[in-house]
Amino acid sequence: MLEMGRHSGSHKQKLRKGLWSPEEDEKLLKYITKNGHGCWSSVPKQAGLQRCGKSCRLRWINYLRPDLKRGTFSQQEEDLIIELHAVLGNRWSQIAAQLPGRTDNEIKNLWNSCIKKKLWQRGIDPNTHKQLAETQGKNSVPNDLRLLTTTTTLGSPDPSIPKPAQSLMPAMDTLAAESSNPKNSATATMEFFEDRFVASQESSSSCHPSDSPGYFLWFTQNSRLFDLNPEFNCDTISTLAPSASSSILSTSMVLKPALDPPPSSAGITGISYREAGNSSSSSGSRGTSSTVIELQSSNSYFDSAIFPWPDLTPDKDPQIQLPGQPEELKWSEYIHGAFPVSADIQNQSQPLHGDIKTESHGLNSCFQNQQAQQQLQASDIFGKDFRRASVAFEQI
DNA sequence: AATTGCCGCAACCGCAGCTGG
DNA sequence: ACCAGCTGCGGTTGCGGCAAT
Repeated sequence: MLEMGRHSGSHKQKLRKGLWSPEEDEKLLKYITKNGHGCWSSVPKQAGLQRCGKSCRLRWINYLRPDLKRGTFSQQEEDLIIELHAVLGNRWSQIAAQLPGRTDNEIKNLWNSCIKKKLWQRGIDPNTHKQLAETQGKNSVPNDLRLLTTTTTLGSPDPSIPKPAQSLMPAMDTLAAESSNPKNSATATMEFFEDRFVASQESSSSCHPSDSPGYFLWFTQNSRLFDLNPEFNCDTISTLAPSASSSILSTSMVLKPALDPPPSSAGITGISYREAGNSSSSSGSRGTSSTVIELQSSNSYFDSAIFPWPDLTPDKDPQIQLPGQPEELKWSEYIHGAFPVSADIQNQSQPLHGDIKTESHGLNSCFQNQQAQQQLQASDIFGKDFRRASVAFEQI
């Protein structure tokens, strides 16, 4: 392993390439654990590595980050990836933002190696998310709905495929159509919330996901925030957006005119919803202006601030990870012994760390004080995010 | 047992956006 | 306004493992 990998024999610039050795991993891990990464270009020098900063960054993000979840993808995760891909296309980073502990690279590989095949086997074009027959122009059923017809709410033709989480897509499809007329947007939004999300909670009178097995995945994922952060409880949510469940808050939907420029708010990932048939054109994924709906997803908040990343796999305990509970061991824990447990949410008022740059893609759960900082920043992001939603409600 | 082909994963490459000087 | 450096993203590639022959 040590010297294998592409270009491992390269001596240009005296920089190593190819696979990382355990020694290199350890150096990088130790350095970042102690110092944070700061400017990536200076990391290899300071960490004593003969790598470029880019390579170090990638290694950290894709492998060394303590919050990474290793192992195979659960069926729910796969289904979520498919659903998200139908909306987002090849924007792997945004898809990864919805899958705690997973990296964009990992998801991209999974898509290219497994999911594509599965979709083909189901008769679905993975690029368009249309039925193959439909791709040939025989049918006009909306793409996402058709995808979901085969994979989710409406039942799967393949009984071996478990019924996944309830999906946003049909509703988004409807909403997309309705929102093409700005005058309908507010109504559409509110109806969307009421029809889709409030209904999804009707199976339970409680806001706690664990009380409602029927809660769809995004809620169970993202609502952890509200369980863990006393600032954001169900009461707050219902006050701020009476007809929206917290799932909306985690991916608060804001209707915008079709030609609105993408949002530029730092820390808020804009998700543009387009016709699924267009969504897979990877080269056009940047700067697309055909946005009909934007999901103002507070991904960075959920990614960086709170989650202890309990495993999503159905065969494991789906319970929300509360502060103080032991976290699933990551491989890096084996190097350093026990890894610090997730941040103590109660300690948000503790002094903040210096100017260590936080990892935008995930949380460095080893830096508890950093986390506290992130939580505060995230609270702000959350607030901004919610304000945007509120403003949007008023404007439309 | 040896060879071949396929597959999945890890890592690299190039481009684009952002930011500060 | 321009430029350089940094970061992030998506596409692509190469290696190792494994199954099939």
